[in-house]
Amino acid sequence: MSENAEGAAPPPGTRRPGGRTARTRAAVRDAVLTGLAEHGYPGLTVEYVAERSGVHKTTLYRRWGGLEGLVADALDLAGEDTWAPPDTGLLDGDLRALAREVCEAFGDPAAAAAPTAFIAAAFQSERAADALRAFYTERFGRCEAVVERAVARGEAPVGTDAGAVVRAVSAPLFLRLFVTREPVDTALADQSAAAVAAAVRAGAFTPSTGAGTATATDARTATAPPRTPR
Amino acid sequence: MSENAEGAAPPPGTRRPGGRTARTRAAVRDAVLTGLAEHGYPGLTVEYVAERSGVHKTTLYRRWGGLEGLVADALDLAGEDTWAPPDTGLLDGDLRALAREVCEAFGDPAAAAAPTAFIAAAFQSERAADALRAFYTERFGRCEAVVERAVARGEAPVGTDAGAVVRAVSAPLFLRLFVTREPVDTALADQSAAAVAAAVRAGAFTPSTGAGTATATDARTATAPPRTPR
Amino acid sequence: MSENAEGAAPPPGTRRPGGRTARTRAAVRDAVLTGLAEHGYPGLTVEYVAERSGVHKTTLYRRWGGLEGLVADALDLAGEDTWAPPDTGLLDGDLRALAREVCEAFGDPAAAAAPTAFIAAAFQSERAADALRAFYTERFGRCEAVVERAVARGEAPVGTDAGAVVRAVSAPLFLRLFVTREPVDTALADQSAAAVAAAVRAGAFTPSTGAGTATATDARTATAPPRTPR
Amino acid sequence: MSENAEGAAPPPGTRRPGGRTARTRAAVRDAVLTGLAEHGYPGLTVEYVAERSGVHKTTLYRRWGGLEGLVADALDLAGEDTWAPPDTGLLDGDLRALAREVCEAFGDPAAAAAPTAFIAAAFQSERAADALRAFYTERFGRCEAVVERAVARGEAPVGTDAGAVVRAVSAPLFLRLFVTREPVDTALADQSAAAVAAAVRAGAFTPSTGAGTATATDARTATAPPRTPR
DNA sequence: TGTTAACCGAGACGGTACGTCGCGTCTTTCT
DNA sequence: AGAAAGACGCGACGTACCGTCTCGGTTAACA
Repeated sequence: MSENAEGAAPPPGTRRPGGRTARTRAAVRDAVLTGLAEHGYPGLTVEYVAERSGVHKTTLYRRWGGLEGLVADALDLAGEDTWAPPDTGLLDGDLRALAREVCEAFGDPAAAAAPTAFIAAAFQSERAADALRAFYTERFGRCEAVVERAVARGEAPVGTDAGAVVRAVSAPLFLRLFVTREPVDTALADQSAAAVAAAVRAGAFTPSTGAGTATATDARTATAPPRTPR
Repeated sequence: MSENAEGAAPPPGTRRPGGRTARTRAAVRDAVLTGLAEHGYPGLTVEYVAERSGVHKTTLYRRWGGLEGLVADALDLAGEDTWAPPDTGLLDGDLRALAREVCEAFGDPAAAAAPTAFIAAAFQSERAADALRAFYTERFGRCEAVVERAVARGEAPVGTDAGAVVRAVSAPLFLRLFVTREPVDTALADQSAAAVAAAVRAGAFTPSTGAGTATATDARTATAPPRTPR
Repeated sequence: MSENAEGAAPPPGTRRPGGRTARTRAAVRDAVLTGLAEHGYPGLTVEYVAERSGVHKTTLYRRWGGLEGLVADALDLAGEDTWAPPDTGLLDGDLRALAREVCEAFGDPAAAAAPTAFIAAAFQSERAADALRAFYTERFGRCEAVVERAVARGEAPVGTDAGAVVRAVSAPLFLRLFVTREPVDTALADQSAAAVAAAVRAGAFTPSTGAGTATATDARTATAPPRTPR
Repeated sequence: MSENAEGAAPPPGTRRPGGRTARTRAAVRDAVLTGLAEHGYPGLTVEYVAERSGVHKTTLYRRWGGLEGLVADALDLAGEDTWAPPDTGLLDGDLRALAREVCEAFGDPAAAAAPTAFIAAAFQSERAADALRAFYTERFGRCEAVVERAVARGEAPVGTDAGAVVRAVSAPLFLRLFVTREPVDTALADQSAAAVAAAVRAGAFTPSTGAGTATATDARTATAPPRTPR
């Protein structure tokens, strides 16, 4: 997407990716992360990164094209971890654990700084927005395992929209964190998880079923099938 | 000597809010809104507001203390409208209408610009964050009527956490709009509304009941009303 | 020149110069003097004078028309003292005393601040320049007594240009103080006084004599009177 | 890391004084001189220099540190000319020529503007004062040749304080120009020159002799030798 | 003695210039 | 040939002081 077509000038730093280039890259990413955590996105400057990483400002512009690229690159790095969703053996427990993780991650101001900065960055930079989308798509993708396991266990109807479920769990927390700016706590996380779990059981996340107009009865019925082998 | 009794710094434009002062104020608010819509928060400059409003930069700093104050003030203004939540006569319908409204408001780029800018602003300014919190608290407060009416109609259990419900409905949309940066559409809005409605009926938003650990069975029990028929 | 023709608005503070007006005036002059001494002319602001004197800024503009007028007024005040030139009984002694007085007045930084500020002010304000000219004309006028007494005593030729003499004595000191910015000391003062005294005796300050083209011989002749023994 | 070895702040534009840097420098100096002549020091703004020279304001601050440095630099430039004192073959003539030159230089308002501005600048800026001192020290240093030649010719006593003499000649003119703000003319210049010449011949500028208390007799004696020949 | 006009206090405002920060570009120099 | 190093143009920042204006309150001189 952001790749250059063949024939065009190849971005510097591409052709000789060994040795100094590689070290530079890591140093820069660290500096960006540190800066983001310390000052947030709006307080992050190219000059800071240059100083902190020991890489000259001019080089940063040549290779990353400015702050946007720097941040997008750092976000890519952030996505490369080995995090895995919880597995408590129960949908309720998994969702609750998921929600609590969000809660805790953003509860500690120090830990929240960098992620928050990324979200803020997406408001100002298309490239950061793209990177953020990629990051969360991948992250929520991992989470879907939780739902799939629940389906396998018969806790959730077949056809449940896993992506929607895992998003719905953390959504109220994100809403309060970044939109309404209200405090969040564990109780809230639990409430959200429970609500989503209930909705899942009611089949509200199963598109095929007329979920939109599902009545309580329908919901109850809807939950049955998976289990009701027969 | 020229200190005011309360000891706090007297914000200029407060003590003689008549005549020119008032006109100035309105012009400035309009300019902020326009600027926000045109360039977003990060692209909004005090100088732009000064030029656009015809009020001198110095005056803006004197009276609003900078961009933060300008934006916070504009947000206050934005909250002063007569919007009322939908009333379709059914919880499902109301929630769906609510969700769709969010969807539409942020679907049109032109209309979304200003609100988005406010949310972005909150990332960079404590004052904007406060103003945003106030705005949404009040706005969601109005929405709670929807839940209260549902309770009155017997569609929702007594004791339902109205605030949590209305937030849960729009949360997945906001999540995708501002965090995961995924597209939203009416189907999504409907799905969210349906899920929340289901959860409400399942009693997942009724704190008194041990909603947090509610099992499917508990949930069914808690949802008494629906069961009533027989 | 800057006077108002009859019929025009009479300058405020003119028609009712009693009571508060008078007190105000004194307070303002003091404040100007203090400010001048503390910050020099370029550091003197109308706002400082307003605060310091307790007279409102608007009033200062109304009555003095701004900094220029304020300073000019203060300078007028400074000229109203009872200083008198020294009288040692000898031209040499008087001139030396005069020179030393300049030296001492500007040697102490604290004492020199205000006078220096006035001289600086004259560079920026026509009114201050006028006031300064008036001040020094009057001041040097008093000094001329020194020369007149010398003439009366027969120490100086009749027709000696008293004004030129008293100016010549202090001129080298002022030159070093304000133009070449070199240090001055008593020895310098003495040298200047001695040189001028010698020139006076040589008749170089007696216009009628062709002083301008005086040769060494002429000078000797001119100096004759006092000595003329023979 | 980016510190320079000497420890002192490395003034920008110092280490790479080639190409653009040099051109910039000249343009700026011209602009300062022009501005000084047009508006005087108090009317000279950095922004004016920026506009006039085509060099950006920020750069001016970076390289010259503000108005002070700008003016000091321009003054340095002003000192780099090839002016030489007059040589009429007579002390009287040389001194008179010197005095008249001052008179003429400051008589024409257009020509006087820049020098006057420099003197005014010294009142507000230590750096300008230093530069002014350096300028005049050097300039009067050149003038001393006049006295030295006179000594060589036997017109002035050996040991005459050349610096004091040349300063004394122009001092009354500067006094009237910048302190008492009185008009100056050629007659005054001649008077001053004649007086100083007389004092020189009287030995009043010869420190070794008890110049301070020199009597007319002493003076005559002191002046004698040169003439003795016959 | 009551008016009434002159004057003053108070505060907001438009305006010029300040001096600084960070961006992104360019040139020069090194290796 | 790419990177380091540094100067620069540029736009915006937030501040200081200027000088003006409007409003309201006092006060001193006059009817």
